[in-house]
Amino acid sequence: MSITIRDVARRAGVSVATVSRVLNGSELVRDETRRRVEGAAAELRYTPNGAARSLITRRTGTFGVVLPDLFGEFFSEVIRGMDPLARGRGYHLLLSSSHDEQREIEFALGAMRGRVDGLVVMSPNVGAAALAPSLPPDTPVVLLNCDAAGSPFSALAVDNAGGARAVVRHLASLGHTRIGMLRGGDANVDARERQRGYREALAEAGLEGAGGRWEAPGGFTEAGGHRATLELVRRPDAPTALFCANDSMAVGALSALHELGLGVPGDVAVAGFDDIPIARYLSPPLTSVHVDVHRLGERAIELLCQALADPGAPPVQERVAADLVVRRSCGARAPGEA
Amino acid sequence: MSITIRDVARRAGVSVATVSRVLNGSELVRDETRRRVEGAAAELRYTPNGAARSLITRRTGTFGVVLPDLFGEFFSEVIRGMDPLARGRGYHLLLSSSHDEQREIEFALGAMRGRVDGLVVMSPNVGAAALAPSLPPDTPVVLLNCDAAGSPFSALAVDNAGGARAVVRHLASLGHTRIGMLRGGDANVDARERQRGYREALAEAGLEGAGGRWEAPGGFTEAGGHRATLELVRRPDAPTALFCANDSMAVGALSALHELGLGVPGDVAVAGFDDIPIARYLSPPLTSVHVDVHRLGERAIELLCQALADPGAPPVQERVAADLVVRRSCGARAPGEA
DNA sequence: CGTATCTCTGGAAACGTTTCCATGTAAACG
DNA sequence: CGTTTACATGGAAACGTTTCCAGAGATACG
Repeated sequence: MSITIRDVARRAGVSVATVSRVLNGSELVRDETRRRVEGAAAELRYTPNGAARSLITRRTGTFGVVLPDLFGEFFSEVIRGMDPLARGRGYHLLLSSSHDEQREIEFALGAMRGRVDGLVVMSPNVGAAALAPSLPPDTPVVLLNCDAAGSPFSALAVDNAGGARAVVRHLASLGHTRIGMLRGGDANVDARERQRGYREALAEAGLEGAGGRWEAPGGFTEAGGHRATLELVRRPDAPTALFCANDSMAVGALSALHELGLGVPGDVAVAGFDDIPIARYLSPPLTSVHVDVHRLGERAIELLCQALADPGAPPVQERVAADLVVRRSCGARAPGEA
Repeated sequence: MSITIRDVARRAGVSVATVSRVLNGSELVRDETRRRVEGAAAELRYTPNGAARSLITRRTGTFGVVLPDLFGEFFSEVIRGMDPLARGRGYHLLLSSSHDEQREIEFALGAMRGRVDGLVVMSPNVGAAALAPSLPPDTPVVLLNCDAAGSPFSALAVDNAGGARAVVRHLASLGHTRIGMLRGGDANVDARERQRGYREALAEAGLEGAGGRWEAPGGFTEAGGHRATLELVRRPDAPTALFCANDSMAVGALSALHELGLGVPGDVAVAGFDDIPIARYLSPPLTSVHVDVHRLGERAIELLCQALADPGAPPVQERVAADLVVRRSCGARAPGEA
């Protein structure tokens, strides 16, 4: 049926051991023999059988990637960060997406057991403690945007609280005293951290609202942001600035304010989070927090490779920066503008 | 080291053959034996070795997915369509992204050889004819948004030309006679097809421009759309309507028109393509063409499974619908509006 | 009771590699 | 020239499954 190493060996007039050595770049092969084997392999269009190879080497050449249902560009960006790096180091990516609940993640992890050399799991809704029993004990794992406090796993997280604080400080510095927030879902650790940063910055600036007075849930979607904005802005004590926990909700907010005839930033200042590509093209261009999601993905693969190279190394827990990008939607002059 | 089927067999007091039968749900096992084996497997936390299994069954349980550098939500949507369906049928997704050039695709395909039971390849830039030599002969393949004319492969494509025609007809019906287009890149088959539909509809309506008079390249990006819009609108014979070959460019166009103080749709009508989630929240809400990308992904997996079930079946070539969604950016009243 | 049939189980070959060990040859050395 | 050393190669075991084939009981039948 298919062509095996034995066919190549016969054709080249050598043993299978020699063919294997050539294929794996061993030094112990005479140049002339090497050429003969390479020629035979090419002529027969031989491809090594990965399963047989994995069976004996105990390496699969594959990293598992388990992701939640992601909004906007986040999904593609994180993969774009991981994929080239993994490929460069000889690894493929086995992907399983749309896992938000614990049961789904457990199932996905179970299905990947024994099929991967390492695991990247993004789990903003389910913490490391709950996940731990279903994580394989002998395989390196990197947790992404996951509540990993005190867990023995490597973890990478966006500095959500820091980014949120920067936004609120910026709004406060422009003179706003009633700063509202469009929250994400409670289960989501990104949402909780952004909320925490918001409240911390309010308290730090001595402003009201640290108790949640001007918060409204928007579920990270455009429609939710639209709804939450209407709710906040119609109140008698309406905030004069809105911090949206992601840009999708900010888009909904801009749309709602526009419908109400309220000017941005004249009547209400708006800021988002994530800095999606269109943020700079909205009217007005949206102040946001830029997150290097691409780097997040890259770093996850780097950590996995490190753990594989040195299995004894202790787990690494790192933050990825989240930087304020000032544009016109808050009323401050954007840098570089006349 | 790790636990094998032999350990389970010993523990349950049966042979490895019986354990294998239990694991694969064979009927030929006594209930009591089955329970004993299942118990032993659970106690030992046994996971079958996928490599050994693949080696003998000649199935990997994996579909390869090769994707180009995708814009916006397209990437995540197509995967969201494929992933649950594949998983439901017992398959994993092995992903390789960011392949636009022929060499990159060939490399990715080579690396997947022998590791997958089926292949989904999205290749808007490289046609099936050029791809054919590097596609494995014995593995089912589904081509996505690829120039597959006359090729022996199954292929799925968005009805780009049909969607573009619908947009132009709509603009013409509103009285526009100078309709411009923001094109994508020439190499991209989606871009070419949308351009074809645009020109066909112009000719059909007896309007000028079918020769390319009002076309400008925008590269499918916000920045490109911004630039191309400035270029077209500043001409003495500026068009009164702009068909943007995707929504990202439409966002750039709206931004450019806003900067110039031109009203949409009052001074210039704008329409996009793709109907990304934020399209309805732009100001004004953007007329676009909705493409069921999710369905595209689902259908690809369905075709792969069909081909696997009946290897003799002839290839299938299908179009996925692209439907006009009227919103306010063209001046027509959106359906459902007062 | 002997034979045929059916159900369940075990032994062992096979899948296609990698790698350890042994072997053969040629070169280097005294 | 005999011995050691280095290098290149081959033979064969091992990896953990699945599955074919055969055999052992048990049941049904005449």
